Amino acid sequence: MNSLFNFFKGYNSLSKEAEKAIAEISKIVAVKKNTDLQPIGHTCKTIYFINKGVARIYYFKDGTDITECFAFENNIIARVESLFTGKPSRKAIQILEDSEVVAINSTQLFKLYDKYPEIERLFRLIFESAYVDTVNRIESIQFHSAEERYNSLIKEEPNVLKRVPLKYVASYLGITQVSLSRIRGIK
Amino acid sequence: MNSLFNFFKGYNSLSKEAEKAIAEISKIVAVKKNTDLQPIGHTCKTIYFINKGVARIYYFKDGTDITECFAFENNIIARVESLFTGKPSRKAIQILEDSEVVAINSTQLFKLYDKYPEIERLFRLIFESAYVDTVNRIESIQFHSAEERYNSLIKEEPNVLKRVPLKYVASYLGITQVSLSRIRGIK
DNA sequence: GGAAGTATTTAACATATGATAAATAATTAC
DNA sequence: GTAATTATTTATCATATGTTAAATACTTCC
Repeated sequence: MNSLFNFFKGYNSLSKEAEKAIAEISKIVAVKKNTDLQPIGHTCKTIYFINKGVARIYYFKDGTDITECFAFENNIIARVESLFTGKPSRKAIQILEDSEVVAINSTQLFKLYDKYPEIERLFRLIFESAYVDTVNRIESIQFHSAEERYNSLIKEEPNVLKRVPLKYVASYLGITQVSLSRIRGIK
Repeated sequence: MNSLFNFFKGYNSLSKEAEKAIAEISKIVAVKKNTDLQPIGHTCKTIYFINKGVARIYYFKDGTDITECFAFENNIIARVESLFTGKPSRKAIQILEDSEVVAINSTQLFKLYDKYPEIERLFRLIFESAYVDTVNRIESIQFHSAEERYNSLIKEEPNVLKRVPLKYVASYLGITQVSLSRIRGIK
């Protein structure tokens, strides 16, 4: 859990007591490549932290597999559109390499918010930051060409291409795999 | 301020004391059409609530004016990528009709979070909800055609077209004004 | 280590949206 | 109320990305 608590420190330092409370509702899980951590249709009740490995959120749009986002080591991944609404998610979380993740029970976490305002603040800050990333991503999708988006991805996350099949990268960039292949061919 | 406190009730009911604390750091402002509430380059230190009127967030991308979002009556508008990072915003908030807004000083608001966890929770819930909207908007931009996006906009926000110049709607939809005009012409 | 299954690339053609320019329509200001 | 400005539409042409299909390349598994 150490890397999880280190990750937290970047947002809000917790008291030992609060850390203990979070540890009690979390567990470390080893997950095999290509397994779904949480399936489509399931109401999200877990926030995951990636200790080792890669995960993605995906869903089906008209029968084709769409990747919403990736998460690598030392990052959190959750289907917020379900987590924050209590509605079943149309999305799934899939593990892309043999991985080790920390699973935090969100139902119990939200209960801790009453007793530990510092925990509520921590997750407020984490999700505010994720919200900002999402706002910035809209701009990237809407006003950059596929090629520009590909170039900034390899610049900002060069590991993605090494660790994730290109077909998943393509839908993350909002294009078909064929288009991605063409863009890569140009260089 | 009544409509503001009613808006809050949809997220987290506040004690009278907390309401009073928020009232003390807020003021009602009348704003004329086409004025910038906050200019580009300014670090966002105000959260606005629209009592009456319409506002938009916009920025310039390669010299062209891009609308990021609109806000109508009984909604909040803020440049979160500045509010939550403390960095100057590349975006501005503009009023599109003679309007009345409530301006909440965010520096003072964030200070209230320590004394009133209920206020911190309120804004956590407000922004979690806005975050979910943003995640859903990505899907809409990425995997629906311009025509589909236009149709769902007139379905979900029919007022937009009546109250907002089409050129602003076009960039909000991620297309040029000419394309929007063509799409409207088809029907 | 070869067969079967997956992933990636390449090619040819189709189409939605962009860019530019010009025509109308609506608004604003004196 | 007319002129000036601004917003919207229409038309033409250019281009990025989509679609389909087939060819390679790479993995996985018995």
